[in-house]
Amino acid sequence: MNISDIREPKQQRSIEKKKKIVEAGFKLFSEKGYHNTNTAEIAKEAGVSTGIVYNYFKDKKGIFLMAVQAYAERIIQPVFKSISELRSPFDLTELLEKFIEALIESHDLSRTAHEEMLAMSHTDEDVRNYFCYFEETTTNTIVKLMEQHGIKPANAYEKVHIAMGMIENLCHEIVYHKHEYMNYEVMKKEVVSAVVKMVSDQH
Amino acid sequence: MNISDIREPKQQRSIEKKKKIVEAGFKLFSEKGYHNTNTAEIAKEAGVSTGIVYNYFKDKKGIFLMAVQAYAERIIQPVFKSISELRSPFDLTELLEKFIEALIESHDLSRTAHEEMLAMSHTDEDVRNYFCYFEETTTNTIVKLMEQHGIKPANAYEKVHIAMGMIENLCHEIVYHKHEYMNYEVMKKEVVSAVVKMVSDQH
Amino acid sequence: MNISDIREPKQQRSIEKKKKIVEAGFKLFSEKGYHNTNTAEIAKEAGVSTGIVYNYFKDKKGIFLMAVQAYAERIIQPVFKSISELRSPFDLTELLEKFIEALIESHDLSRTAHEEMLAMSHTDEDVRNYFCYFEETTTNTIVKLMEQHGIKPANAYEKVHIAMGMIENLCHEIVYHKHEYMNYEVMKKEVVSAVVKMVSDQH
Amino acid sequence: MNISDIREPKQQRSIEKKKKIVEAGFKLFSEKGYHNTNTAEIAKEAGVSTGIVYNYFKDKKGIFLMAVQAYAERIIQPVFKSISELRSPFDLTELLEKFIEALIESHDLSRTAHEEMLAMSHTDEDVRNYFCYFEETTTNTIVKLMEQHGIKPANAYEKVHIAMGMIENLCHEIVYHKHEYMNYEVMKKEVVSAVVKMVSDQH
DNA sequence: GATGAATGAGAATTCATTCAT
DNA sequence: AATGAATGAATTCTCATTCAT
Repeated sequence: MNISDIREPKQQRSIEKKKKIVEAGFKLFSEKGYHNTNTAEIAKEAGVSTGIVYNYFKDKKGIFLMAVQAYAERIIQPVFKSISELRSPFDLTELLEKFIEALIESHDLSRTAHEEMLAMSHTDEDVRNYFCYFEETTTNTIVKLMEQHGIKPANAYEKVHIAMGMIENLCHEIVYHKHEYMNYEVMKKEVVSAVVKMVSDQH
Repeated sequence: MNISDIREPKQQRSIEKKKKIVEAGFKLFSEKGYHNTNTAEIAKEAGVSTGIVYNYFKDKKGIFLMAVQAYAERIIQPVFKSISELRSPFDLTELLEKFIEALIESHDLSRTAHEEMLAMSHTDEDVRNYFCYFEETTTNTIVKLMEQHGIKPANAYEKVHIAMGMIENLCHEIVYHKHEYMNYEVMKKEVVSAVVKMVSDQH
Repeated sequence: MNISDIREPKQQRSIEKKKKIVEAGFKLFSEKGYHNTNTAEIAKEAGVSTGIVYNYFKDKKGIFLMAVQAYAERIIQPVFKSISELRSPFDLTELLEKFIEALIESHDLSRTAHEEMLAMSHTDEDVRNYFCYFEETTTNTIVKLMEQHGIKPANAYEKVHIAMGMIENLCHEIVYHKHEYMNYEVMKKEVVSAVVKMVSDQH
Repeated sequence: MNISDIREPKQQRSIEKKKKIVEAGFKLFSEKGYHNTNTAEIAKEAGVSTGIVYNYFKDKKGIFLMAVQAYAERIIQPVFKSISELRSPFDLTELLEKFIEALIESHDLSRTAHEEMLAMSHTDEDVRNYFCYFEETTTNTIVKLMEQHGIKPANAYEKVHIAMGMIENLCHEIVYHKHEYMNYEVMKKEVVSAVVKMVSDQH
């Protein structure tokens, strides 16, 4: 299945109904997980009949995919916005710290949802493809924003990708893992420091 | 459920039967995923009856948990072994490169299995706990091995944890993602370089 | 349901719309079978809305019934026409052979449609009734045409009915069954011969 | 699907359970038709759980196929038996008349079942294949029995096949159609006469 | 007359787990 | 300890028909 297969309703009312279904799906997937949520429940939560769901979505996973998109965009938009509003010169360390704070907050808002999406990204091709696409877009955007502020490291794409992975890991660690012996403030400092070094390195 | 709930058979024949079930489960989970494998299939693959499975395991997930453990140990033992055989002084960069090569190979051998486990680690508490425990053990072991070779950075646990995350991300990226615009050799070099810098940094 | 329940539109535009629906239905039933065709598809194929279908037809089966009628008439009209154009004296054997050829061709044109209709004639009373009615009409017409050419066997109705059944079976056999050990040329000859004998027999 | 795919239970209890399911299916298909009978009902009627049905049958159609076989054999065995008990010389006309009587009786016993099967034979490949196979077997058996009594017409297979078709049509006509203007006694006589002529004809 | 979104009952099938043997 | 037949709840998706617009 391709994301573009999902029908795009043209009428305003339909658009809203579709949105309602996605929201209902997101809510339930977040609360109980994908496999423990059935379409009837989603329909009920959305206040529609079970049948109509399949007018808007190819199948249950279609709802999930839309929810993933909506979620990902909701998370990333503020980040982009705040970066694009930066005025040079700025302190990279400080920026990264703010960035991490923002991400942690987002994760905190919908832990289970995020976990479910990651889980699905490991087993479902469509979800994996979307995540892939999302990572690429994000990486590209960040590299461009960096250029605009005069930060042009060698191997920019690779470095940004690595840095994003580190930050994602860190947030994940802080929000979920609770390795008790780990000092999260220290970790954050180390991550920021490593990222700054990597990005600053012109080889 | 707790891992210790799983009954430990004392008889030799029983131990082997249990092992067979775990192996069968691992094979099928790897090939088809957790949700697409049913207990009857596992029993058949293991050459036992469906009923007996529940003498050895509390439920289907119990088999999965044991399979995860077996898998994780199979992956990590060679790594530990090779590190412990190191003779000082050694080249950290080279070591990390070998380490990464070995991990990529392991991932390659059982991609689906690994993916399934990660997926489950996001949704199932028992699996998450095991991963957590595994990470702690690994981190501790590595920190100790490092000390034995005279590498004693500040914030050792945090640094090792971050480094492990970076390496895991890298391997994952290389084995599965195939972001086409990414140069994996460059990425590898950057990761190794960042890790070396981080670990070498005495603050 | 009775065929006469189906509303007869008086307006020209309506008549054409109804015809279009029947044609769309016939096409799809032929291609995919009655049970695998849904009314939405029929409406779409006909270029009308799903709702309007129920202005013209009591239900889905109503469309099927009309399609059956249209089909039956399309098949039988050429046969009647060619018979009525006969000039006495004519060779009965030759006539039957031509007749059979024509029927085989018709069957070939819409195998699935024909099969679907037969299938429905076995389980649906309305369809059965229509087939019954159609058989009676055909029998009557043929008996009359025979009389006009001086062929007046005893038990004419029964004989014609039996002969029609034989010919129908033959065509069916040739078009669908493919019993491999059967020589269809021989079969055709035997059927013609049996029919000729039966009809010629004045008792 | 192939008939041989259906699992053959080895245990006596299993065989009986399978038989029960087939009988329940046959009963319900007969009463309400294939499409109006669901597996839950069949299971209930058979006194088993819905799940177990799928231990014995690949799917719902599997039950139907078994029922068709059981039915066909139940119908044809007495016919074969009575023919094989014949002592030459015998009166062909009389034999055919008895044969027809017997068939009509069989049809009468399970009209709906028979109709359902015919209907399915038109739309389902597996059912069609079974009918095809059944017809071949029957034709072969009859040709052989005829030979044993010294009846060896030219084109025996074709003639027998045609005759069987005529008789089947006749029975069908008598049992279901009720074309009111048709005299069934006359029809029967005509069919018997036509068959006798065809079979007696040595060309 | 016309639209097409909406309904919601319905149905086949699966499968973790149990239990009589 | 071992078997594997049996359970039956649970779930996704379909579709003839209706009805608000």
